[in-house]
Amino acid sequence: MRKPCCEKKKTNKGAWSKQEDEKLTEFVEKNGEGSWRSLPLAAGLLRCGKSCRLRWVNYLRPNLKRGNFGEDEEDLIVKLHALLGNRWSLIAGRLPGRTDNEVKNYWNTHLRRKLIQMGVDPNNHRIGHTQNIGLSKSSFGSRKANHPCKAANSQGDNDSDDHQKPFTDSASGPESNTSCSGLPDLNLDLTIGLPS
DNA sequence: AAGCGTCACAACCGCTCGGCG
DNA sequence: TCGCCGAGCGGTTGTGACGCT
Repeated sequence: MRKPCCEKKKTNKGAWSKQEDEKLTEFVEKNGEGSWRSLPLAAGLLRCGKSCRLRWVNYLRPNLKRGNFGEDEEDLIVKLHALLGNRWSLIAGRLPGRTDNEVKNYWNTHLRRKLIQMGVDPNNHRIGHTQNIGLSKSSFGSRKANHPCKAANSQGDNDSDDHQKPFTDSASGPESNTSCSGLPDLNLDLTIGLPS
């Protein structure tokens, strides 16, 4: 069994208080990010290091854009998800001011449903039925993406084959002249940048 | 007004990866 | 080369807010 990350020591759980936020912010601004494991002790926080990191990254970090996602952001998330699958950190890396947790939540609560409503399978971005999908929003119609880059992902967690046909199949289809993504209109520079 | 169901989001959990001795 | 440890990631859960009956 794996040992818990915060064994023994009693740590707070649940929502962060204002004081905790202040302590964490002050400490990180002073000492920089990193050494999350030892940070709680140094900052005088009764929190697990993981929890501190998450709180900072997702909520306290400066330059975070909070609030609703714009249409362009939604569009980009859908495209990137078609390309990258559930690699939220990579997707978030392309959205300045957004965090992986935020993108993940937004996907699960809004975009997934939206795609389903449009008749697009959110898992593989393929049109499920011959249904008129009113893709009013610019280029939501990224068909047959099939998460090609997931092939590189050795974890292969959700290849529950039913909904994920082999990539080779779709690649040999009529759209096989597009990029590996099946997203002809995409010109995304996917070099991985440092998180902002 | 109360009860119930659903939604949205913050936070947690457990796994994997990569660096280091 | 191997094992340990910390950091990071993605899936899942908890809970408060909101809407409907």
